[in-house]
Amino acid sequence: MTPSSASVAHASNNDFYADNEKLYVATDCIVFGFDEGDLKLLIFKRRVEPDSGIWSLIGSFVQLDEDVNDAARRVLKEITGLDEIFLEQSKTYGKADRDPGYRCLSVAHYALIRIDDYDKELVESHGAYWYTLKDLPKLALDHDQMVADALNKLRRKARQQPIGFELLPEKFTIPQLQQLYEAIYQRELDPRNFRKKVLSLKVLVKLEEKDKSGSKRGAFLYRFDAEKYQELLESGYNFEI
Amino acid sequence: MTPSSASVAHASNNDFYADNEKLYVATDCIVFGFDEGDLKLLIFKRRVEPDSGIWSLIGSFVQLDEDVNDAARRVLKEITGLDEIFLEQSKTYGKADRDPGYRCLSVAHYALIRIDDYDKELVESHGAYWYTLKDLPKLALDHDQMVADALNKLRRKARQQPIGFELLPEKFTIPQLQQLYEAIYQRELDPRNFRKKVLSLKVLVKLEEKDKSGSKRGAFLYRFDAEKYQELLESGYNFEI
DNA sequence: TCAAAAAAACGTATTTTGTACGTTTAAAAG
DNA sequence: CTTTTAAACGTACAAAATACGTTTTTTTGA
Repeated sequence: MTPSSASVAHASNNDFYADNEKLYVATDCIVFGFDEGDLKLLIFKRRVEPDSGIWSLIGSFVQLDEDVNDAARRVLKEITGLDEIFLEQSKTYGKADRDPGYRCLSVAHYALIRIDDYDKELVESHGAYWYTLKDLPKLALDHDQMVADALNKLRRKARQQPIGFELLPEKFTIPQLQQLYEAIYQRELDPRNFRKKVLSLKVLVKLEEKDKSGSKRGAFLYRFDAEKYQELLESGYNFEI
Repeated sequence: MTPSSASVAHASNNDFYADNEKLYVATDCIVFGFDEGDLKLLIFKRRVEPDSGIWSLIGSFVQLDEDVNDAARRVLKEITGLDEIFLEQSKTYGKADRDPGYRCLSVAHYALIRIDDYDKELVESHGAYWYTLKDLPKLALDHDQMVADALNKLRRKARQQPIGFELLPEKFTIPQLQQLYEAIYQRELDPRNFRKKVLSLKVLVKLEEKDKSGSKRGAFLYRFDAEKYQELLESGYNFEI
């Protein structure tokens, strides 16, 4: 029986790929974090030959009995220890010559994690580090392109959904939120207009506490109200930040 | 040598997938067209066993020496005879059990074609037909989901780029263009505001001819000025329809 | 032949949203 | 106890989206 999706008559038996030929499928994860006012990326330096010393994204082969997005979740769990995080497919990279070793295509995913949540020791034990986006080193293969594409996705996504909260701790101040959006959009925003805009969305809950780390005066902490967000979404509300 | 993208230590030799196991990669194309005021989809009825009689998207396996997007172009060329058309990656479908026959993942692409351009005989010879989106039959496997996802992509894309012109003939009237956008967005638009908006983009060239097919009075034909569009794009102009 | 009908084409008013920027307030630091 | 800094609040103007009126062109059929 032929895979039903292959409609154009090519494979009529299960030897479409000859016995000695293989097409590998991997997944690579573009892991974004936010710290000290900067967007960061979790990348990883190979410690063993071949390619020892080359920076690349974290990734893995997709196993034969494994959903592709599960493979991405597995990688993230293995490296960061984190389970339930924002993870979304970005794009598939399928050039025949993208990997000099094998024919291998990669389904890229991007993830957003709260940088204070992850398991530091686990990350370090895998040779992974957080790099500020601006001074990212050259990465292996087409991983630079993957980062650029994922960043674009993140920007578009951030404009339509209050996705940024995935990158901040539970409690955050409005100036912190603004810093994050400035880092994502790579441009400065007017603090007065930003506050007005973000409060008008009505998905922030003001807390009694203040955070004094950012300024003398301190700023009130807020939290994101996911329930209210859901409610408003369902009633057709439009979120643009 | 290990594929460099597989960073998480799994495959250390080229037998990560056992000799008797294979992971197939296919591509499926969601082909949109526009005719008689409706968005249409090119789908195809298998004529041979197995799955004879089941409707599905057009697709093919990705060959071992072939870029994934080239595979999609090849499929389109084979079925429609068309070469240089709008084609973009949509999403990759990678559930382990999505195809009951094999482990096979599919990189979906969506395409926009001018419905009067394609090669009718070639299409029919492959058992493919144009279906109005609204009364699409149930499709094979996860192809229904593919269509839904691609339609969403198309909607987003159409809002940010004057992509709709890909679906119309060279010459078209403003009411026709409006019909197209109404079909894409699935909602009615005010004809006066639509005209104002679309003309304000300054990428339409008014011709001397009129098209009388749509109304008694007839409407002036326009064409899309791709050069001017490029110019404006490069000078940072913002297109939203 | 000419009035009614229909849709194209043009125009105006109102509302909403975005942008620019002034003022007040709270707390720390000299 | 004044100065400094950033948070928090507010106002004015510009641009964009929306709602809807009017004129024009042509066909249809009374």
